Amino acid sequence: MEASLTDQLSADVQAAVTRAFAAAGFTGQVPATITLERPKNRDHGDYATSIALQLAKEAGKSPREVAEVLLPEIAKIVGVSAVDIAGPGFINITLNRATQAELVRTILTNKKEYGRGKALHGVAINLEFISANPTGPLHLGHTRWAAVGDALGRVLSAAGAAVTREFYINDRGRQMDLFGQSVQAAATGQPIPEDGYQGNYITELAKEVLAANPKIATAEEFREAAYKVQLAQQQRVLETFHTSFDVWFSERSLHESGAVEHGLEKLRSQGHVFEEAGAVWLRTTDFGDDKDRVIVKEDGDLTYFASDTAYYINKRERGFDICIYMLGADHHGYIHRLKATAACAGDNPNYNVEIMIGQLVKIMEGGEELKLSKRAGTIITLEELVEKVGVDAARYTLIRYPVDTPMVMDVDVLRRNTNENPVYYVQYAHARIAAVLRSAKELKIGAELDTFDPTQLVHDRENELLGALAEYPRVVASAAEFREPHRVARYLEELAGVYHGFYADCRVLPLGDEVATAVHSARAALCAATMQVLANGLDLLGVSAPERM
RNA sequence: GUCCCCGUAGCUCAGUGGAUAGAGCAACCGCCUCCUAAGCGGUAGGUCGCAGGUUCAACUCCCGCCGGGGACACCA
Repeated sequence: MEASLTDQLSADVQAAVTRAFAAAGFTGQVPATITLERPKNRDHGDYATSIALQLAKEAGKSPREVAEVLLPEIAKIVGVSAVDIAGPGFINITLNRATQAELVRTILTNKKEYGRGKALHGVAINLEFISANPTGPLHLGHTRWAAVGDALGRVLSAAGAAVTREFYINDRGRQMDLFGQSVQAAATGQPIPEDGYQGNYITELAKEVLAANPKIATAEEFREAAYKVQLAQQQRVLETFHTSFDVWFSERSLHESGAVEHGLEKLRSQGHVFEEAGAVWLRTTDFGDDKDRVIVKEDGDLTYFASDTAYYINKRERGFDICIYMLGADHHGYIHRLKATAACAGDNPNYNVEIMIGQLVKIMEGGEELKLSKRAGTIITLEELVEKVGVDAARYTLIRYPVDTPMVMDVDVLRRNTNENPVYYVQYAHARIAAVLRSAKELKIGAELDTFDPTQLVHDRENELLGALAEYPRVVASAAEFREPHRVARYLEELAGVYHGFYADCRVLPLGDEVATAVHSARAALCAATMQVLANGLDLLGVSAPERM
């Protein structure tokens, strides 16, 4: 994609500032890139920069003096219509309106590509999320990761990364045996073991397993049969939630393939493995962990940590530059451990490993918080949430908050199809534009580039809308950079709001007997561009963009 | 005890070191004879938990408190 208007302007301003600064003989270094802000207040121009304030100290001048020197050069930039100095020394830049309106051309030409960038081009990212035990249905916490992880995968791809989405199946260890015993007990009418799995789904699983294998007998057989059923159920539910994975990675396969021994060898070769009290340890304290970790227990069994280290090394050997782990709040102790593991393996823990910790989701219904407990069987599953509010509302609501804040979902609100739920606000804007463009087509009013005249777009609302559309590529880039897909959702809400304002003040289609003119076509094209950006953004969230509502 | 996250409007929450801290809901007042009112406009609502520090500039970065949530294993 061609450089966005903002990027181009930023580069032009940088060149202008460098020229003016050198010509004035000031001391100091002009930064290689100058960030332009979008002022919240429209009176402050289309773009603003604080470069004069930054350069003032070293130059030994007041910020306003510096700004005075820079101003004439910035004013020469093609497309700039006015430059002002404001406040302590901000430089406010106003663009020629037709120049900004050219953005419509960019969007309608690039279509789905508009907003995609190359910031992460050539970076191979392994994005691991959910990674639930195959011992039960996916619950609310998993659902948050399903939505956010999937959206993050899309956002990272949009920034040019080669993303592999991966689900780690914890199909080994004691919890699997307990699971098998629990299902067996339910099938044979015995009491569920003390630490076993309780919910109603165990009874259902038992029935299903028995129906398919009437001769089933041992706990191992129950475990394996129930595992298959439960995993398939998780996969099916995630499919309905529009969350996809490239790799379903079994913990068992790590052990069967010799990856665990291989990982241990690798760590040993790096010199951070030692033996003590009959166990094999990894000296993670060399790299900031608060205690060393056992890999092989005294009795010769491998710890869960052994799998973790082997899995990490396996990921790196599969060619991933960055391994992102999306974990629940109860796993925050993993941060130091995993970072230290990477360091022990000779990697850069600040680049090769990223750990995102998601806080809890609370759920309200009927004005009360639903207390979730596996024991009591009152877990809310992904499936139930979707039944209650639908895929779009569930996904959107979970995505629009940063994951490091605990969030509360009010089922009653999400069930009402009103604009209390922001997803409808955004989708409505899309559907509304679709309706306008349908009418435009009937009236034979062009909404395409061949009938588009950028000089027609001079209304403040049009300008505001163009400004919002211009922001989209930067929003996608920052969402990818900071691993925060919620930025896309927040942006879409803002864009929808700006569009609704435009719609209220700027008539797109001719009124009554009015003759269609170039203004109508230009506005229709602006609508089409807005619709494209809304659709692109919703696609990044995995939320549908309806043509009718 | 150690570590992680959070304290922003009545509620739920946004807020790349920048100008007068925002949105939705809730409250109040307006706007449909013509493109989707699932919309738009307005009023009201704040010691950004407290106290220091860095900076031309701090809700934002650093330190210390206070308050809330969560986690510590040769469990998984």
